Amino acid sequence: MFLYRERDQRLSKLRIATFNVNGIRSRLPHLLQWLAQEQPDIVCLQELKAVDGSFPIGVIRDAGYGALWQGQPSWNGVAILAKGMDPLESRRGLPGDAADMQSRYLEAAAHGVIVGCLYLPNGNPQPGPKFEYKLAWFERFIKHAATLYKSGHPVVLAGDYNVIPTDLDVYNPRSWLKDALMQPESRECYARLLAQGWTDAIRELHPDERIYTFWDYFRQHWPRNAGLRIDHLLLSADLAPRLKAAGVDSWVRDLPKASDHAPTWVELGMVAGKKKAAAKRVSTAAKKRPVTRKAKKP
DNA sequence: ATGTCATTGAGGCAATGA
Repeated sequence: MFLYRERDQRLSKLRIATFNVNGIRSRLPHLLQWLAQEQPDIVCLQELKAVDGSFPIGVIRDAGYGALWQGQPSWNGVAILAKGMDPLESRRGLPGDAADMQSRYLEAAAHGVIVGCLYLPNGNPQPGPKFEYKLAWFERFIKHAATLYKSGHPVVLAGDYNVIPTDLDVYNPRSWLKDALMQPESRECYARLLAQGWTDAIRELHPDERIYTFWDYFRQHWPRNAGLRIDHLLLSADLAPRLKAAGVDSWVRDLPKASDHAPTWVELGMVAGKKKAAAKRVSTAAKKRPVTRKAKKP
């Protein structure tokens, strides 16, 4: 379907993004504008809110991307886009519950990595059956993530996790205390997932910075920058040393009729080891410094 | 409780989920 040279598959750097579009049909102009401007290599989309038949594959192909998608009427729906190639599907839906009909997980190989695209249940109102579903889904995801991590493959788990990991990830924790996104159970699940060894890319590179990926439509939260960090990209052990940059394309949230989420991304170098070399230089310098300090002490 | 937006089924608005 696509014409590309072999070298296009071996990119010197790889940009992987996740974007909850909140309706693929109503957000299509934004998606295309963002793809054209930022040129991500792999994209995970959530909240398509469309059946499979109305996924706009034609214009997405015209924009230079192959795609896989799993739609559903009205709600949910996930997709994976890959620049200049068709992603190779490795999984459709999470294992562990054959009766679960909600379209929330899709997994594929593209550009030398495996990408899991997820839309974790919101879980509100809490407590209640929706929160129970969220936690049950999370447990299934944790189990599957463990399998992926142990495989040793280069894996990115990208999506809308609907979890505020810590109080640094919310403009005002008190406003969200009763929300499913901030419950101790939700946070505990996320912490347990990270404890498998995954690297939360944004936090790895920006440990103390307030970074948001979502601003709801209420009470002028976007103009006031009253946001949450709930869209995450987790990197496997193989990929973590390649992490070069991570950020949020918040300009997309500022467009008229925007999604309540902004695209969130990581940039990976294709050769590991640079970071290690840098760390070595730092540790060598650090070894010298204490000697000087000690010498200055009385 | 409220705020806003996208979706649907039925219709020119109300219910639902987020």
